[in-house]
Amino acid sequence: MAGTRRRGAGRGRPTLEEVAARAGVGRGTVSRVINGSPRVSDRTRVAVQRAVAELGYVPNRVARALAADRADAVALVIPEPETRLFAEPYFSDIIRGVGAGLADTDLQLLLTLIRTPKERQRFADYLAAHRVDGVLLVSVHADDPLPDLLERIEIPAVLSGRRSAHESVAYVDSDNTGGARAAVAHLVERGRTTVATITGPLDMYVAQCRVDGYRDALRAAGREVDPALAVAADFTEEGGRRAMRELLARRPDLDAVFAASDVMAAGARQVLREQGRRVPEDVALVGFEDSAVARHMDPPLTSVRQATEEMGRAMARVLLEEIEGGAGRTAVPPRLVLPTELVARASS
Amino acid sequence: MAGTRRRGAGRGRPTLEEVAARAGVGRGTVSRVINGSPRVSDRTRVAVQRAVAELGYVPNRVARALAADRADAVALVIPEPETRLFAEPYFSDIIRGVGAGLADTDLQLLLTLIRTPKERQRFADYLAAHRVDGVLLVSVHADDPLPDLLERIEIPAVLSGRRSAHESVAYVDSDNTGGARAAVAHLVERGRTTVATITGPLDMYVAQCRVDGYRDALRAAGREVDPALAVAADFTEEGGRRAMRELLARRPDLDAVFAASDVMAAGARQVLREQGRRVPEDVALVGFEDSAVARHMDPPLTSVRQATEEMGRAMARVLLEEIEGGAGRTAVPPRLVLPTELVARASS
DNA sequence: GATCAATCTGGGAGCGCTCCCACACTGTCT
DNA sequence: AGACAGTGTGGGAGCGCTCCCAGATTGATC
Repeated sequence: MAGTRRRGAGRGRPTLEEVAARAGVGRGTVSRVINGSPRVSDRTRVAVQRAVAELGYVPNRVARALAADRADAVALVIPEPETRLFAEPYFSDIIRGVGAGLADTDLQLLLTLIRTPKERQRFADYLAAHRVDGVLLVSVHADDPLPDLLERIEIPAVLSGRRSAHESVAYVDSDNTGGARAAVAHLVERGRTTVATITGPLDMYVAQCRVDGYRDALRAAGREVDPALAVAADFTEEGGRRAMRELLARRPDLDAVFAASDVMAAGARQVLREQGRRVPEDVALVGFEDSAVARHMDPPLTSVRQATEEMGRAMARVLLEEIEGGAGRTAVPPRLVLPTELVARASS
Repeated sequence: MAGTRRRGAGRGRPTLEEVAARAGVGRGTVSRVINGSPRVSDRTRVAVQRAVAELGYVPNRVARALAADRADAVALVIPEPETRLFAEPYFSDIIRGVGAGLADTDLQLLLTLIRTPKERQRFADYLAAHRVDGVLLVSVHADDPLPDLLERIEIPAVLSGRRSAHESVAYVDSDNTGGARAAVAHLVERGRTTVATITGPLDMYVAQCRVDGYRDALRAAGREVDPALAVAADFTEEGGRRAMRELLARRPDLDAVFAASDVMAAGARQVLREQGRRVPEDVALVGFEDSAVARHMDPPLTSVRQATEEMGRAMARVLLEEIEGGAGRTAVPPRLVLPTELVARASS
C-alpha cells in the first residue's frame, strides 16, 4: 500500500532558510552553526542561536540525510528464527546496551527482524536504499549469509559473537571459554569427581568455545576428559532433557553437570528430579547466561554471567568508530571479548 | 576491499532518472510504475520494469521521504524505567507482532527507548523533525505525558493498554477484567473458599481491571468480597513477597491466591514455601500473563494468557489505518480489546 | 473530417538540507 | 602603497524523489 498523502503535518514548520532570514544571515551560516562548525564568529553564532530558539527550529533530518548522503540511523538485526533469543533477557540487554551506547549520538536505532529469506532480501534492499549507516547483527549462525553480504557491500557492521575463530567482520563477544572454564573449575573445587556437560549445537562457535572451556578446566585439574560425559543439545529445554537422560544412561555415577545454557540446565533439572537425583546433593548443576530462568529455578542455578548489556554498549561503540573511521580504515576489523563471571548459587 | 568508502558507496547507484533514460520514458512515468499507479499503459510499464531489473534499481527512500513529506517509518516507544517489561516475553511478543503487522508494508520499525525526561525531549524532537509517520506506545502509565503530547501534535498513535476507562488515544488492550474473572472463577470451581488477591499498583488501569474481574467472579459465585483479602503490590517479585506475607498475616485461613502478574505470583510462592504452605494442596495459586516464569515455577503456575503477539499485530493494523486515514479523521479513535485465556497448570 | 473527452506522458518545480566556491573583509608583511 | 594570507560569509548547485500541470495521443461521436 503506497500510502496516501499525509498532508502538511510537518510542512509549515520553520526551515533553515527562515532561520537565516530572521537572523539576517545566509543559509550556509545557519547550517554551520547548527552543525557546530568553528568557522563562525561568536556574534553571528549567537544571533543564529537566538533565531533558532525564537522560531523553535528543528532541523529536518530527512533533508539532511538526503543532502549529506547519510542516514543517521543504524540497524540492529535480529534473526527471528532464533525465537529463543527473544524469550531471554540476552536480547533485551543487548538492546538496552546498544541504546545506551547510541544515546548521545544523533543516530537512530532501527530494529529489524529477519525471519525469512524474503525478509532478508527486503533488508538487503534497505541497505541499498541507503537507509542506514551501519549494521549491528545479533546472534550469528555459522551459516548466516548476512555477514558476508555486509562485507561485500562494505557497510560498517558489528556482530555479537562470531562465526568462527577467524571472524572477518568486526565483533564483540564474551569470553565463553573462560566462563566455561570457571564453571567447571568451580565444580571440581567443590569436590565433584565426574563432571558431565550438555553442549550447544557444535556447529555454533559459541558452543564450541564452551566445550573447550570445559575440557581446559578438567585438564588443568589433572582430570581425564571422557567423551562419554559430553552430549550435544540445541540450547532448548527439551534438548536439555534429552541430553540429561542420555548422560544418566551412559554414566549413572555422574555427580555434576555443566550445561552450556540456563535453559538446557532447566531441562536437565527436570530429568534429575524425575529420576530422583537431588540437586545439589547428588548432582551439582551449573548453567550459562545467568538469565532470569537461573534465578527462578529450584534450587537457584549457579550460572556464568555475561556482561550482555556491556556487550551492546561495546557494539555501539565499535560501530561508531567504524562509521567515523570513514575512508582510511584499518585492515583488521575491531574485535572485543568481554569477561564473564561465575555466579554461585545453591545448585552447586 | 581497498578503495573508496561509504560516503558514496550509495552514490553511483542507479537513480530514477537513469531508469527513465534506459526505458526511454520520463521520470514521472517511472515514478508512477514504481508506485503502482494505474495510469500507465501496459507497454510502458513493462519497459520500465525491465529497465529497473536490468539496472538493479532500488528507490532511495530518503529522497522519497523528503519529496513526499512522509517518513516511511513508525516508532515503537518503550518507556524504559519499566524494566520489568523487558525481562518478560510480553515486550518481545509485542515487537514480534508489530513486526509481523508491518511486514508487507513499506514502513520501517523504529525502536525507541525512553528512560529519562531528556530522552523524551529528544523523541519529541524526532517527531518534530518529521522522522516518523506514526507512533506505537507500549505500557502506558496513567501519568505518562507522552500520549497527550502525541495527541497535541496530531500524529497517528496507538497505545498498548489504556490509561483509563475513557482513553482518548487509539489503543489495543487485552481483556484484563475477563481474564481475572476466569482465573478466580476457576479457583472457586475447584472448591476454594477463601480466595485472596495480590493486585498491581492501583493507579494503573490494568491493575484496576484485574481487581474488578476478581470481584466480579466472587460476586457471580455468590461470595462476599472481603477487602482484607486484597493487597496491592507493584508487579515486582519483592512486592509479591511482601503482599503474600501481609495476606497470610491477615487471613491465615486463605486457601487460594490470584496474583495480578506471574512475577508477583513467583514472589508469593516463595513466601508460601517459607511458611510451610504447600501449593496447590494448601493454597492454590494463579498468575497473570503466562510468561516463561509461569512455566518454570515449581509447580508450574496456572496463569491467564494474553494474546500479546496478536496485540502487537493489531496495534500495527490500527496504526496503519490511522495513517492511511490522513487528515479527516473520525472523532472516535479506534479501540480494540483482545480476549484472554486461562491456562491451567499444577498450581491450582 | 472535425470535436471533445478520456487517457497517458514528459518534465518543471520544488522538498530542506549540505557542500563548496567565490567573494568580502581583516590584518600583516614587503 | 600594494600584495597576500587568513577568516567569515553568502548563495548556487545539487541530493533523488514526488507532484502536478500542461501537452500529446487515442478513440468515440457528431
